[in-house]
Amino acid sequence: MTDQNIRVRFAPSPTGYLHIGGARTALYNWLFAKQNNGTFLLRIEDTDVERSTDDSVQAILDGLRWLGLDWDEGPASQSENRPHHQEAARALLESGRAYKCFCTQEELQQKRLEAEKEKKSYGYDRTCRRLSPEEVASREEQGLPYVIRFKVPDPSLGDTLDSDGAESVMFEDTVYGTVEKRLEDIEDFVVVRSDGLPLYLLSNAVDDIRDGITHVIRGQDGLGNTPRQILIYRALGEPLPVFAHMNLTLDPKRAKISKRKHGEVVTVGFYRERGFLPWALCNFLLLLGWSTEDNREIVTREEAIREFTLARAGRANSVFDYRKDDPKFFTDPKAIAINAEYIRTMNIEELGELVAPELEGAGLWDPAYETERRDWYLHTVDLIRARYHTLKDFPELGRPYFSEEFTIEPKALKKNLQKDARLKEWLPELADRMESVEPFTLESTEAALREFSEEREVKAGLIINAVRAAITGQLAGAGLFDILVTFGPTSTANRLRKAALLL
RNA sequence: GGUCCCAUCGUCCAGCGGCCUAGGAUUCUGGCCUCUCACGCCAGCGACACGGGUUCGAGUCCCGUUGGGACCGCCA
Repeated sequence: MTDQNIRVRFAPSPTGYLHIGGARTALYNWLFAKQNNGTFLLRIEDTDVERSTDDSVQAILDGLRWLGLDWDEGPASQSENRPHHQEAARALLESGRAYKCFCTQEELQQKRLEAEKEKKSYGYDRTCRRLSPEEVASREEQGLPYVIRFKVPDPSLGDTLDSDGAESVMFEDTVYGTVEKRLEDIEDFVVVRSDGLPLYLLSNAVDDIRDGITHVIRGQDGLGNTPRQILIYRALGEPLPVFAHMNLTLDPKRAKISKRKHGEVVTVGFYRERGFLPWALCNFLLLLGWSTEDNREIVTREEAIREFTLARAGRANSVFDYRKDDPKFFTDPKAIAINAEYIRTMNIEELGELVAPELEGAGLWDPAYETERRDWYLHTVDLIRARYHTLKDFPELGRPYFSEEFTIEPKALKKNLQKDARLKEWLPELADRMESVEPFTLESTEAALREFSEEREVKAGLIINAVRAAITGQLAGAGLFDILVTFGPTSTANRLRKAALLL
């Protein structure tokens, strides 16, 4: 199964931040490379000078690194290969597979409008393809600008694609199956602009050839380009790579997603900032158009590498059901569910390492968590993780666990602390009682508290909920005695007394 | 407008002619557990776009309709 020669690439254009669609494309390529022990290369398609930015390149690299989608070669810049693209264009011209076209953009625009008016399809009418060598020479002498167009074989002129006389471009897409495009439906497309800059269709193919790409795995929007690129490969006498197009990810209104239209929520950076685990995001993205054979939802990195198959990729587009301004979900609920699942089930030490920088960022980190308080730290993270959805929940919702500086939530105050006026007296009394509990364990604290509530002739629940509110400031949380043991007698007593002051 | 792709619960997926009175995940609802919330467990709501064929039998194959999407640039 292992093929050392497999080479794939992710070739984003740096015109915006890395968005989840791009990340998914990168992920599929990466998985495929890893699975086959192949090479994953990163190529930045920066030939659109006007729209490409360095910030964007940086954001893409950062995003990929954060996701853990490491590349084996690159990042290379497409613009560096421009001489090769131009060389390829020259070769096409020389072999008669391309020609110079002197039609102006205005003329073409005019023809396009006319065709539109008559509700006819428009394709370049090949005016310049019929120019004699002398006519071409004379126009060049006049210094007229020209573009280079690819000469699409014209069956009506007796041109065929190959010796078989095929009148259409055919290829086998790994996910979409046999794709056929008639030559007559392909216009003589431009490969080099009048200012001498090669266009994407050409550059991309030439780069893939030079990079020795064996499998082109990209979004379905590339499917329409493929026949033309195949024509280029053939004209250049190069073997074809395997093409595999993956379904697109659409927004809830079923439109293509873009940073411009949807904002941060579609960028990878957003998920990093909101406390997603890199692999949890990948796991979510992975399932947007692919499934394991047994339809598992939680797929580890190793499992994904082992089980990934392009053949199981879906053909129908999928919807990224992100939410905005939703009180409960800040993105696709499923993405959050997967993230939460990892948080509550992953190895606690690994989680501890991911939570650490979050606490640090919030000024809640104690260096002792790495040394003598490490057990306490991991125990505490373990105690609270079941109800958290993102890493951000640890410094935010988890603040009372890591700091004496926290606020009592109004709801907790009202519902659990002000419920019974006698709590103002009881809390300090209970504080005294707790300080004398020795040893301070799950069982002993519970016994002490229950005894206390029996003496006061109230239900233990009343006291328990009040104590939780006093100690954590929150309505909901872990089991109370776990909390008590976590905080220890001193902090417990302090917090109880402090809360009583608010009553 | 032309060419092409796609079509199962709200969303993500399973299904590759009989195992489907359509399964899982997520969301939502109810219950159990219980000191609260969450977790966990149980239950419920919820879909084969429509119409024709083919077949003993169709979610699964074919055609059409409808709907959605992509591509059709001197953008990538």
